[in-house]
Amino acid sequence: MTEIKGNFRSITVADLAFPPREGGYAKGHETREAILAASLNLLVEEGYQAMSMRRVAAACGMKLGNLTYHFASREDLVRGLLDAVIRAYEIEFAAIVHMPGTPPEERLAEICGLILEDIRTKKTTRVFPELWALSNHDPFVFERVQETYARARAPLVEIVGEMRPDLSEDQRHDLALFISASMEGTTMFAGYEKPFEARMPMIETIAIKSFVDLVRNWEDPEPN
Amino acid sequence: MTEIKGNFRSITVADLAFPPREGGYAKGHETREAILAASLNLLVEEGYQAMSMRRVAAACGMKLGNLTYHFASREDLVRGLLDAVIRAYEIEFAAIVHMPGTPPEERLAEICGLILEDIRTKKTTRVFPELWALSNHDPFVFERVQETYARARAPLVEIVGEMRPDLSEDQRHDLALFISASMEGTTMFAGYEKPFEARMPMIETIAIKSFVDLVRNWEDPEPN
DNA sequence: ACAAATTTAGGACGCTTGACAACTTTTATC
DNA sequence: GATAAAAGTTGTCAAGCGTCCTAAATTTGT
Repeated sequence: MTEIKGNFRSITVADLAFPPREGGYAKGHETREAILAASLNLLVEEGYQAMSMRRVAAACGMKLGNLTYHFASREDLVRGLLDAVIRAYEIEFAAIVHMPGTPPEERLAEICGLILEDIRTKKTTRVFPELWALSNHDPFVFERVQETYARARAPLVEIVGEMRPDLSEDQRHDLALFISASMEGTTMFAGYEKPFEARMPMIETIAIKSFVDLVRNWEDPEPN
Repeated sequence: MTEIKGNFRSITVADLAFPPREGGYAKGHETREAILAASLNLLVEEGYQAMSMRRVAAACGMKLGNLTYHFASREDLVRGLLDAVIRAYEIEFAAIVHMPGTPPEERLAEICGLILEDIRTKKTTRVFPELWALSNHDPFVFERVQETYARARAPLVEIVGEMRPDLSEDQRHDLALFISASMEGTTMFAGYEKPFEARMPMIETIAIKSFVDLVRNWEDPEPN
């Protein structure tokens, strides 16, 4: 596994979403993240097939050999990319979790709103379907993606717990699981379904209200 | 566009989900659907890259030349596969729509329950991430996928309308859109996230209750 | 029995791929 | 300014790809 080292500046969502490209990157110490940005761009724009070593190298304005110098294999590149994307989102989520002492209901709404709006408007969203498809066949990608979602879910579980201390751990998890899955589907559709995109602001409102109400009122159904 | 013709038996979800394979398919008149089943299998199991003309032919126990006899190009194969998958799901959905005159709330719950459980338990679910990834780069796939979802959403819009005749057409659409997106995310997660799978029955209960409550109580927020 | 549809068995074309080896240039450090 | 490490260049390799082709054998419908 190629380690990201030295004074490598960790890639932000913005970097990944709108990579600089004009006239080739390269040079100096940021080559690595330039490669990752170019890879992501190719992956999102033209799919995994297009993310070949040669095309990535070309997109960076460098030679193939130099790319293999930084990433020995294509798999290495995928792993590096995954790490970068995950790191970017973790920064995103970390910023969301730590919010001043507003009531949990508001924070739930805030978090969901941020995730829905923030992620939707970033190009990086589109990387997830690709990652899902990849994860279907690559255990490494599978585990990393799963891990990412679990981590993204943690603050949700926490807030649900604050709102409903009467619920069991399992119940909180179930609610958070449903909410995150629901958000995932929503942002997913937003990127792919044209009619959805236009109505997104209202859908977001619906989603958030639905989530808050759900957590507020949830009771396990009586066994019949 | 290669037309599916003659006494070609339309592929069912079951066929696609559990294709026969022992000792190669071939023979007789069902070659075409055998090819499609093998293609789907490769697509789902190993990804789009693996769905090469040569591997599909090999998986069917036939020669490359014979495959190109039925599907002149790889694109033809993709289109044929897309048609088959969509047709299978339309049969599925059609069966769901036609239900006796129970109250709309029950029918909403019923439909959502069917979609969530029925589709989740089928292997074909896993084809959708692949299709999404493909649709990102192929306009043909994109339009077909979008069309399919729109069609699947229609009965939902209808039922929402029955439950809430006071809502505008737009409002009904928004609610149905959110519900279907939410379900998509849920079934999606179910296929990919291990912790999700085990808790799926409860998540389904949560989802359905959440959807019914949402439609029952939704009011547009006042403009502030 | 006959014609059409299907299948086999090959091969060939031009192209892209991931991987790698040998080489040169740049860069940092003493 | 020497020197070693890092970065970048160039060319090659076998393998796989989609597409196209021919010629013969087989199955199928009628």
